[in-house]
Amino acid sequence: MAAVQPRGRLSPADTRPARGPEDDEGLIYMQCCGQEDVELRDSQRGASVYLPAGSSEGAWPSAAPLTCAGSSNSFRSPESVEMDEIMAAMVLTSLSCSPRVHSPPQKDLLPASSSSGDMECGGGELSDSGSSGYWSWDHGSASPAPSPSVTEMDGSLGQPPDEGLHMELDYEARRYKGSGKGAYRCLWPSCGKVLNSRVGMKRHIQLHHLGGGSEHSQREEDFYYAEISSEEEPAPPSPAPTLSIGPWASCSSPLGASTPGTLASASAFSTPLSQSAPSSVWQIHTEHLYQVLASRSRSVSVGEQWLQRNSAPTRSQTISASPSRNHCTFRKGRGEAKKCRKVYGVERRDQWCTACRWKKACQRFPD
DNA sequence: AATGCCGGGCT
DNA sequence: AGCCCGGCATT
Repeated sequence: MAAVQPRGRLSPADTRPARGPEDDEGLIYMQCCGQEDVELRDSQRGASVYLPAGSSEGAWPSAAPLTCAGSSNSFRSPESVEMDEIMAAMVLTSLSCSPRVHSPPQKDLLPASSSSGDMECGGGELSDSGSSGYWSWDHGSASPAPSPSVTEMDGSLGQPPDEGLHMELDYEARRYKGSGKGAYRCLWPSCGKVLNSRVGMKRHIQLHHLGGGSEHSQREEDFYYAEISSEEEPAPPSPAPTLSIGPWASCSSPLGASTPGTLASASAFSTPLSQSAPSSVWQIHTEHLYQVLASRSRSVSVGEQWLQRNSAPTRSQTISASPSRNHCTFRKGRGEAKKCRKVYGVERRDQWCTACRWKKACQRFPD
């Protein structure tokens, strides 16, 4: 799958091209997305932009003023330094406004391990390291090009390009703020206990709800609590910040068949909460909600909304070319997510989600 | 064969 | 509503 995930890596070779002092005025190097050799070569300052050969048209905005300021200069005149500072500020500014937090997959950028799970809004890691721009690139194989002169931004997206990022940043900020504040609420039905320590909450869930502390529940309790902040919880129905609703949106059946499965699994098994919390919250909510919706017709459950919100654009976009499915009686194919049955095994059926136990569509690891 | 889950039945 | 399972589709 071409869901390339370029991490904004600046390899030393890229950042420090072995050039002479004439670089000062002549060349500005643009590092982005592991692009092999994106180079701004202007005989007059700031003139033309050389995009990498073979870059698909439209994938890159035409004039991308992204430069890694100071990346190529060793010796500079004071004016040059000042200029670079200005440019650095501009770069930072534009990066922080980069609309490309979620862009269509770039063409062959890095052969690097592409985990499309990172496309999910909460899943991308937010590096707070000093390397500005790391996060934004990481977030979505993004061309970091934030040019104000870009004429054709994400026209496909119906919203102003900045908006997505702002919402996302807002979300992240809230998340991290929440974690800083450290309030955790147990989501176990009819429990709702609130603790201010994550460890304590884990222990609570283990002891009270998971019945002891075997190793497996180590991960599982993540499903059963959520970070909360003093503010009220964000209203779930807000439109997906990063992901467009795929062609399936018109259908009430969650045909997304996208990768939140991997996502869910990843969040459940790879790493701690900070990543898994939001999706887990949704999952656990849907799971419990299932009991309410169980014997109704499956119209649009919260889980399905979750699914639609989180279905990875890469997949849904590639699939979108498939023949239109107007009627929703299409039976969902098997997702690639591990379901409770696989995860826990038949012998631990009591740990399955309710839906799985009832041989219904799994709510803990939705496709 | 194993898995996922729809449809439907039972309590 | 909660629970279970036959049976089918998919892998």
